[in-house]
Amino acid sequence: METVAVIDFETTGLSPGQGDRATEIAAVILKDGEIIGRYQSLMNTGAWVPAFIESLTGITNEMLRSAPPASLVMQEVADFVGDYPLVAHNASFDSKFWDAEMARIDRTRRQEFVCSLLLSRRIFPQAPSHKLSALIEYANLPVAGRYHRALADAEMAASLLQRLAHELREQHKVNTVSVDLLSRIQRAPKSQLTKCIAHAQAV
DNA sequence: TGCCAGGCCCTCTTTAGGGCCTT
Repeated sequence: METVAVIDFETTGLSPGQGDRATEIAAVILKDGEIIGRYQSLMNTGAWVPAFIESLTGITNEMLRSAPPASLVMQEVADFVGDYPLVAHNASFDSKFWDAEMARIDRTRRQEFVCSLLLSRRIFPQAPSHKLSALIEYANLPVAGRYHRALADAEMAASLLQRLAHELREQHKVNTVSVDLLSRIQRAPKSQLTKCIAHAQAV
């Protein structure tokens, strides 16, 4: 698989369209099955963190007061990931925040997002749940740290992606797992996984 | 101090509703 950047946001809520902002970002660079780079930072947007979110993530308003400004952090993380394809667990969530925070610093995403949640639903349809923590347990992958902290979640999403690629190679006899193939699989109707893989292999 | 969204997918569906996921 090509080199990718697996990212994870912690935020004040679910929707940037409703005023929610990022509180923490992490990105890990995954190359040839190894994490070769890590970026992690809290970020101060001035937005208030509700008590429920403080409890969920452990990221408090107090912690964010001394965090670097979001504009600086987003510049750094954008430079860190470059043009590598981005991967996130439930990418529809992280892509919204990525695009919203990038727009605030007048930068535009050029690469696509791959979603490990959608891929898991295709490749591990039998898993009891497709939330990140359940998939880590289901696949016997190491817990990298506290759930709902950006770097731990990004590292676990990266190991899950590796496991999904392994499953494609071993169970579905895929010779080369590419970002393009993953992109096709996550968009394919659930019932047509085998057909989708066969078609991609034949091209 | 603390409200909230939206895409995917299944089914008791398709002129809809609701659970799953993300914080």
